[in-house]
Amino acid sequence: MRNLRQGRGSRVTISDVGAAAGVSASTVSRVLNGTAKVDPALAARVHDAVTQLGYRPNAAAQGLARGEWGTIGVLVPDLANPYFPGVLKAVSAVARSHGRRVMVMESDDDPSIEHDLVEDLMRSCDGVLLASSRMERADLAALTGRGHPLVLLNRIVPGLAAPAVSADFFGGMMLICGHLAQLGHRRVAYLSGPEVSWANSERIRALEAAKAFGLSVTILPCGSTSQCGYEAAAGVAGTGATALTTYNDLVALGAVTRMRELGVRVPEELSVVGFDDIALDHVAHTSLTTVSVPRGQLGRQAAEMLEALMTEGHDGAPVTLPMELQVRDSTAPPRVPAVLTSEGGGGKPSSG
Amino acid sequence: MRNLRQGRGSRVTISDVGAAAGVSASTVSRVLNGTAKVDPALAARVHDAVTQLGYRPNAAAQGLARGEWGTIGVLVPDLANPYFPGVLKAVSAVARSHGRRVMVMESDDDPSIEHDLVEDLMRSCDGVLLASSRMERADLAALTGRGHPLVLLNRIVPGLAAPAVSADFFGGMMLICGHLAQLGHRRVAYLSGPEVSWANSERIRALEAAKAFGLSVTILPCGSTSQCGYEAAAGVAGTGATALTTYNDLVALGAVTRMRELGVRVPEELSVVGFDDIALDHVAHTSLTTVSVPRGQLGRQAAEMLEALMTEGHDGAPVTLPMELQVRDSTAPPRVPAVLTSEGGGGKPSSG
DNA sequence: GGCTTGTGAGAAAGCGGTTTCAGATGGATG
DNA sequence: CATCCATCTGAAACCGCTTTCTCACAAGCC
Repeated sequence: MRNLRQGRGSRVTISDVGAAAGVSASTVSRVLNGTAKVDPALAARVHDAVTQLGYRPNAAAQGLARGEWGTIGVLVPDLANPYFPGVLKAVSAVARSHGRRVMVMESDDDPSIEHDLVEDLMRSCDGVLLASSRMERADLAALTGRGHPLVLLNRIVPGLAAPAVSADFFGGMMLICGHLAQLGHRRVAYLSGPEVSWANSERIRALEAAKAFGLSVTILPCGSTSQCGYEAAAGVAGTGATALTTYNDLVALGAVTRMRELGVRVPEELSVVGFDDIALDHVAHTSLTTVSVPRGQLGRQAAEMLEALMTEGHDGAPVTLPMELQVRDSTAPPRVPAVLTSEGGGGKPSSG
Repeated sequence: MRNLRQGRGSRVTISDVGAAAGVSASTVSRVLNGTAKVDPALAARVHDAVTQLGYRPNAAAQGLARGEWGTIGVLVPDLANPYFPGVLKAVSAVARSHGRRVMVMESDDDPSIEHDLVEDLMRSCDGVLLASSRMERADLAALTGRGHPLVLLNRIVPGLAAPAVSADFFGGMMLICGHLAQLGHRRVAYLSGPEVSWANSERIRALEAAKAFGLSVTILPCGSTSQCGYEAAAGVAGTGATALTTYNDLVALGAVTRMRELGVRVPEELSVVGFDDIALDHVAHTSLTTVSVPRGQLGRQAAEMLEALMTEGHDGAPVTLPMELQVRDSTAPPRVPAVLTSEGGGGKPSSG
């Protein structure tokens, strides 16, 4: 009897409420938003009418009138990637604390639709958080040049005047290289992530810088899933590497599976290192040495930065969060340093 | 030079475009939406102006004028649960094919905010997909009675006149029980999911029905994460069970980890069965016997049903999708069937 | 007691689009 | 050549809400 659903959706408007309460629409608005003082008696009548009619303000009308949506949008490449939920939760928490809701969209790793999705987000959110490692620089520039609050997540683009928050992928890979070098490894392989990914190029940049540690690196094309790692791992044998670095933990786990199938013991015969430190306690077959991203902090900082951008308009400098090395069971000193001697004249580290 | 970002957001309106192109706003609208024929020359001028000014229609204004948002909303309890991405991808695909975008919200497993989130979604989406196993029936009824297109995902509520699409959890657990009975198991334990979860109660209902197979079941409180499974697994020993069923795969994997730590071999001494068949190829330590949900189909059907509800208004009968048994490495015949003889008086399995 | 001030409520003007409605223009027709 | 009709375009109304503006009324002041 209460709400006799008229047509599609809740078609009861603020004027209906006003009529029912015997006041004007303006008064209803004032009561609901608390923007001005109104006679308590009237307010009570309004509230009654609201519950009576089951009134809920129309978000579009509110957004239009107020000039803001009360919403921030987040675009992530792939929700199946266990990396994102952690940052999304933090983003949601911050947004909620500022009275905003967050809407998430997924590009399904397809850069061609990413641009459209971001534009959609811009048209219906006060600000957007963009996690796109793949989008081309020009596209990115077009988007950031739009004058709409936007913060880059997990990507720093030097030339671009866009605020950004990212984990220090370069530093993370340097930590890994340092760890491996210290263990005595000299030849390492890298199972590369997506071709055009910035996150991947940062890792590679670090691997190249790590030549200073005396490491020589072979890069093998791979991808970002455990299946990719499983498939690409077979190619590691031919490189003479004693340690394997990867784009992320999933790849590393896939690779470990394959190596074991091939009879290569990890870490005795091959050290394997992950990246990201996704939570797989009690689930994964291997306790990976990896580097961890403070995902909560990442999301929090990005959301706060976006909030500042929306309300005050100032954009801080790009933030880079340090990663931490997590040494676990998948790395060990190389067992056969002698392999180096057959290199064609490489140095012979008298390890031992 | 192109867009001199004036103030906050893209403040260029349809009238600005009209002015720039020397036509009225109406004409711009007609050109952009193709709702009526306009002089090609004018159309060209309009398109020029649009790109020139970087015009993007304001979503709120469009929504208000058109009376629809072009968006469907999905509420999931927890994005970190690997179950959902699969269905979300399918939902997105269907939505996109109907020209709608999808916005995802997460309740973080907190039923108390779920209600608000759904209302938010209703106020800004044409329809909503609700995956809430925990929400109370009364809350649900209030929401579905609102006359707003809504489809329940992974939950069937008998008395409620709400369209719904769900996997057949009851049937899934029956498959598991049949499998275990066939292997010769008689006593099984169940690591229960969240208390008030419908998905969990369906599993339990099946376990009770499985008494007909000659199974006796002990239910142990647990949860939905691998950590829960790890912690709760210790209690299995005291039940005399030769097989362990679980709320989901993560719990099962956590339990296996613990059992192995306790020196119990899986599946030789204890069979363990998962639920859901989340994709963990090459990642998990155990290849679980489990039941699989057609997550893609689930999302697809739910989205199609919602679409039908929005456009035509008719709501079909609740759909239940069958689950499939996946027999892998974590189940085997019980090693000590003799335990059965001591049914009432705690026998001593001569596990020598 | 008349006039200024303060207070609270209603009327009305947007917000930025879409869509109806009316009008202007051009071609076809008698 | 005048009339009619079909097309296309612009003006205006409207979507539902917020917010300014205006006004009525009551209280406070000289």
